[in-house]
Amino acid sequence: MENNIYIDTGKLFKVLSDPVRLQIVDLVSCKEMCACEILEYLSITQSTLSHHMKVLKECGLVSSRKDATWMYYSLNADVVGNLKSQFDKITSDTSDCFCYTIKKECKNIK
Amino acid sequence: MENNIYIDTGKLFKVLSDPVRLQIVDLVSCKEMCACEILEYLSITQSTLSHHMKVLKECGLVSSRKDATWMYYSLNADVVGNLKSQFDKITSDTSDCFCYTIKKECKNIK
DNA sequence: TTCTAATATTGACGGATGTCAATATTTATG
DNA sequence: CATAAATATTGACATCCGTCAATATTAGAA
Repeated sequence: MENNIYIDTGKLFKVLSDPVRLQIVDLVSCKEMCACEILEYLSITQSTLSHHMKVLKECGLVSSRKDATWMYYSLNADVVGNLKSQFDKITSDTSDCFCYTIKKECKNIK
Repeated sequence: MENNIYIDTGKLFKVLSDPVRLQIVDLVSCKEMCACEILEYLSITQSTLSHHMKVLKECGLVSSRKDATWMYYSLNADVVGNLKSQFDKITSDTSDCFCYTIKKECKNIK
């Protein structure tokens, strides 16, 4: 079953549903940033930031690079771009809309 | 404070983080659909669907129209479009990126 | 090696959320 | 009015998640 489209897209939206993580994405979208610099812009604990960065990394939205004791983070533009195009298809009202596939599959089952 | 950008966008992403709701959005993106028709494509209870439709309506992503005993749902393309443009700004690496505002505000505070 | 700064991990807590069964409400029909 | 179909609401349950304090790890500097 190709529900992966909704599951995969949903997972990324879940990650982006937290306002703090959205702000982090915003911060690292312009330039690479280390955790301690990101932390300056937020009102959270260091352990909480570390947790958010782990979540952002695990879903692929953010990459990390280690330099001495610093960990530098940057946004993965390709993953973001892919998410946008998936969402475009889901919300499309034309023939490239995913729903046509669902409806077809549903018809086959009945 | 203008964290509303992240809070508002986060709320919509939260709604879209559920795979079932993503599929519903997909279904109603092409044409208006009543709840009973939507239900045919899903593997959930009627009460669960009703709950999801309430969530989708409350955040503005979906509109409803009542006709006799049927409730017809459709996607609000403007809300979707606005969400996309907000996300574009958040993930932008150019000067229209929101993060510049945050950084400026942060500088002022220090 | 010892100290310090940066980051990660663990454990715990409270609140939010998706799901269902059961029931209520609405509206057309006989 | 009585019945049936479509939808909404309520209450309960289990799970997930963001947060913090405390601790551990890593790596350069003295």
